[in-house]
Amino acid sequence: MRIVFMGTPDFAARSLEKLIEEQFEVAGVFSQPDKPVGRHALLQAPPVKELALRHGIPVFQPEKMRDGTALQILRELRPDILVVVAYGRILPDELLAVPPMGAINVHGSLLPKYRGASPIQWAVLNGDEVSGVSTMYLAHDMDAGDVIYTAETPVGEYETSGELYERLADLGAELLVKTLRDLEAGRAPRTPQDHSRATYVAKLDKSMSPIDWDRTPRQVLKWIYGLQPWPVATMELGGQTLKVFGAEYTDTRTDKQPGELVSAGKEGIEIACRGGETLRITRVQAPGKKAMSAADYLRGHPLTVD
RNA sequence: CGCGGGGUAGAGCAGCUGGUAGCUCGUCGGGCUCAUAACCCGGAGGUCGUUGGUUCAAAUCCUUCCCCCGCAA
Repeated sequence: MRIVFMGTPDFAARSLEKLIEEQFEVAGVFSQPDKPVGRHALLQAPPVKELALRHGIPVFQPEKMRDGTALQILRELRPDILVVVAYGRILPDELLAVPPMGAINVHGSLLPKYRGASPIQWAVLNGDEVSGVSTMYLAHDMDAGDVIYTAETPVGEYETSGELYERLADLGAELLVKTLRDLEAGRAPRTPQDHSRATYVAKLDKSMSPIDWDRTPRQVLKWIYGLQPWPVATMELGGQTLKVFGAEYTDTRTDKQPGELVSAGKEGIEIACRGGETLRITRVQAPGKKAMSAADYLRGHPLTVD
C-alpha cells in the first residue's frame, strides 16, 4: 500500500514516525513551506519535513495547492491512499480523488465535536473530562467526512493543552496505524457523522488571554491551562501584565468582587472569582522574565492586600 | 543584521544623574513560645554575565561576545 503523507507540525510528525516504524511504504511527503521562525526570523523546516528527510523520503512543499503543481506531483507518486494529518491546507477535491483508496485524516477530537483548527485546546478550555482522536475520510467540507475509528482519553484536571496535544498525537498515530491496517484488510468501518451535532472551533488568539474572573474557579483554571503553551492567560497585577501558568483550587470564601486580590503569600496569589469563590495563582511570568512560582514573584514584587 | 526587555548573594528584586552594593525570602547560630510557615537578636554568603576602553574612581558611561525572555512570523 503506497502512502503519500501530508502534514506539518509535531502532531503530524508523530503519525509519520509511527508509519515509518511500522514499515508502511511512504512514497512521498507533503509539508508546508519552510517559514521564518524564532527571534532572528531564521528559516525553519517543519517537523514533518525534517523527519521525512532523515528517512530519505522525498519531500514536497508546494506554495499553492490549486495551480496544478501539487496535483501533478501527487499523480506521479501514484499513491494508493493519502494520509493527511494537520497539514494546514485545504485540499482541492481533485487531489482527494487521486488515490484509489481515498484520503484519510487524523483529527484531534471526537467528531463531530470540535471540527476546525484547534479542537484539542477547546476540549481543555471547555473543561471536557474526555477528549480523543478520530480517523476519518476527507470530504469536501472541513472535518465532515465519514468517521472510521475514534479513541478516547480522559483529560487531566490540571492538564495543559500542550500536554494533551502530546498525548493525542501519540494516540492519533496508533489509531492511524490501526485504521490503515483495517483499511488494507477491507474491514474498516465507515460511519457518517451526525452533522446536527457538529460544533466548530476557531484558532486561538491573543485576545483570549486576559482572564475573565467573573466565572467559576474551574472555568478560570481551565482557561489558564487550556491557553498553554499558547497564547497563555494573563492577569493585571501591581501595574503589570503577568502571564499565568499555574493555578489551584481553594476552599476560601470572600465577599470581594471577581478579579480582586484576596491574599498574597508563599502559597500563591488568591483572586476572587464569581460567587465569592477564589482561585489561587501559583505560577506567573513577568514581562522580560522567566516563569516563576508566585512565591518567588512576590519576593521581588511585594503586594499589599486591601 | 526584524522590534524590544533582561542578566547584581541560594531565590526574587532595588541600586545604574559614577566613589568598592542593599531589600525581601531562604540558610546558619542564639532567644522567645505549649507550639508555629509567627516574632526578636546575630552571622555566613556577591570577582555586580563576558571582553576591552574612558576615569583618580564603574554594578553604574562607551565597546565585544555569550545567555535568558517577550513581540512579530
